[in-house]
Amino acid sequence: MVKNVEREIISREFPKNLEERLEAILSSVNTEYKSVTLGFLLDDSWKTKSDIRNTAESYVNPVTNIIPNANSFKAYCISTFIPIGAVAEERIRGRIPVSYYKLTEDGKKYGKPIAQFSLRTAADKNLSMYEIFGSTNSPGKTRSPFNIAKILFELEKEDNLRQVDLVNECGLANVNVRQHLLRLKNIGFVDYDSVSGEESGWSKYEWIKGKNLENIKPVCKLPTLTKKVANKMKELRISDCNELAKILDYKYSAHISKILSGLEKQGFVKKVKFKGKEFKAGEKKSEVSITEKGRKFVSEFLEPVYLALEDDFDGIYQEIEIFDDPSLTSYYISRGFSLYKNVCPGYKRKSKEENESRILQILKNQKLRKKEIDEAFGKDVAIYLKELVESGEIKKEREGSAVYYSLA
DNA sequence: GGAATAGAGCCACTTAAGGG
DNA sequence: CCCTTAAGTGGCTCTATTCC
Repeated sequence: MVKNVEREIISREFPKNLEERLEAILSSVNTEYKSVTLGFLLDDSWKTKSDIRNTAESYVNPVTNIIPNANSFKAYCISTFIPIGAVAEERIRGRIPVSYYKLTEDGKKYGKPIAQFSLRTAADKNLSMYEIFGSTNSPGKTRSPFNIAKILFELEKEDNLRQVDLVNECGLANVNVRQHLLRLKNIGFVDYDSVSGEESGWSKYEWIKGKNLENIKPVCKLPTLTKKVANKMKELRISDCNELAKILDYKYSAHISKILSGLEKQGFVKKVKFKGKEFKAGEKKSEVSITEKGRKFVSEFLEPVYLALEDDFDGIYQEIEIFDDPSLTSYYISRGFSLYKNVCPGYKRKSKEENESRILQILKNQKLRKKEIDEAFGKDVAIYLKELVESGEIKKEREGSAVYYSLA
């Protein structure tokens, strides 16, 4: 660092590579606050964090809209826009050093129009980009928004993929692919089904053609039930113990499960894995397809954005053209603020004490698994559980693969 | 009042382990 | 092999505090 410099400009290069550009830009529009900042609040003039916030106030009513703290605007610039080369910073040293921000040339060419486009897309679909792309906070090599885009592009190319196909194509860990698929399923962008490790009934059996019912030996000393099960299997061709128990009005599906496995040993049926669907035995344990809604998002948002990131992009795609109607600007900023406000983790954030006492309340009179507590709580509670266990307020016990938590 | 800094919450990635 | 669950880790982004 050079001392006694009064004025210092900090700016980086916008990525050259298209994929890197997509990653950069999606991380800049994954929340409406960022899109508003990049698309409408920043421009050619140097602005302090408070200037940026004041610009927001000039567009929308601060009473009916929650406008972020000025520090948040600074954080967007420092953590997101400057690293990707969309914004430059000017630092003036003095008794109080002050930072100013403005768009770079690439920020104007790519960042601003795409941010505006994102905001309009979110408003038109009535869906915050945050619900689609998730957060950029992650300790790993890749970040959620770009990973989501990769998954959607793959699904758009080919139908009926397995989870592991996406793992291979996108270069992500299977747990991450699964996590993203669950989110995408939640907002209706994909159909996703997979075996459940614990849920019964996903292990199915198929009747092997041409077998003679006469030759069946009773399983578990239950000749009548064995016959009934075999007959039903021949009729249904594919079924499982729970379904058969229901149809045969028999109370114990576990008995039927034993019979099915006995019939398998005798060569009358074979296992077909996967819930409710007919697949080749042992091959398929999950199935993912993009829905119409997801496909529309790809063609109406991701593809235009990708094309607009080309070097020679000249604005031929109408939807990405900058617009400067002040009343529309106010409308989209206001819509963006309210869309994100509802899903933003920051505004829903509670103190640790509050969170911990709520968990203790949930665990009153019952022992639950972490995922059940997550569900009751509405978010990941791992960190609180760990601390509550350490402080001795709750205890955990393992039963097979499940871990149960209860009051100590 | 308005700037920077410190602290904390929460999320997604990584790692580990288990089951059919 | 393919998938699920749990636990550990690190970073973004918000709020609270401090400083002039």
